[in-house]
Amino acid sequence: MRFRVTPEGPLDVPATLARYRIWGEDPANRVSGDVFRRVLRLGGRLVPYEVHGNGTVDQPRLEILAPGVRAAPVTDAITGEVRAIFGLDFDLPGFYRVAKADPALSPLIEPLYGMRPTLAPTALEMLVGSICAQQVNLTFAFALRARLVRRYGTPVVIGGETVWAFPEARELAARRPRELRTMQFSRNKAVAIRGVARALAAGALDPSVLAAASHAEVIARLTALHGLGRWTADWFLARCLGRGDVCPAGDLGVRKAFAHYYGRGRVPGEQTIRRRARAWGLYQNLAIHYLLAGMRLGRPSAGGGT
DNA sequence: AGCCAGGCTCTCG
DNA sequence: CGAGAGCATGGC
Repeated sequence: MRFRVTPEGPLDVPATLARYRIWGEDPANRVSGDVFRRVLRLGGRLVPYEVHGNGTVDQPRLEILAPGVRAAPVTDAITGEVRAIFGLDFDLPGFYRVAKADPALSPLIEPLYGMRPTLAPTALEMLVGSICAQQVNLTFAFALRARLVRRYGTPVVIGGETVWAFPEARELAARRPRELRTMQFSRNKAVAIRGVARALAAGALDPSVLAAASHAEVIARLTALHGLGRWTADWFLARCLGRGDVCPAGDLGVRKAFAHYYGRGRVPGEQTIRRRARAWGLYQNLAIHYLLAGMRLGRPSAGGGT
């Protein structure tokens, strides 16, 4: 089956997908050229698909190829993932109007035009990724995550490439922390991953409940789990639920970005960052992503552009 | 060797 | 409550 998703507003596909390879490879979210490949889990079924970015940044089209798929529920589910992964629900034009008035954001609009934050399609994938990234450099975090995906996920071939379906909660819940330790996970990470997987598998943590909950409630429910703190919850709100008015002010990258763009080199406190971010209202999430991408613009392995 | 890396928990004041 | 020490892992 072949179908199409048409984004509203601009979309720069390579810039948007850059985060899947800046710090290493993601076996569950494969990018080669302007083709994106992934496997959807749907009721125990594995549905591989590929997304081709066509058209221009201003007139973008996403062509989706899903071999053997016919039923509408399946294509709907794929569309849902694609909308999340390509950040199609973000209001870019609205953000740019606000960004124009901001001294730091305004010069970033042109070089990053069409870049959208990618949202993690599932809570498990987001939280496991965050736990991997706690207090370690992102290259190492990616290596950890990739190792886990290859070991506990399910490989599927599509378009001549192998993509791994992200591991199921049940599978991760059954692993002994010791096993993850041999893959260079710290004990804390191993235990936290198992805890999240158990909570999701048992239904104690329900993604549909989180999706409907207030920010404060999401933060409360996530931080109630051992090994998940405010940082993890903030990024969950931003990069899984796609909430606009969220700022992970404790994040090291965010703090460095604020130091660079607004602090004249000095790192502002968390409260200062939150105060300033609040002025962006519903566009805080986008603003943060643009600042982070802006920090990478000058650098060699820069994401953002091409 | 020692410090850094997109934190978290626990403990005191 | 809030700041701060302690913790855990690998890379350079």
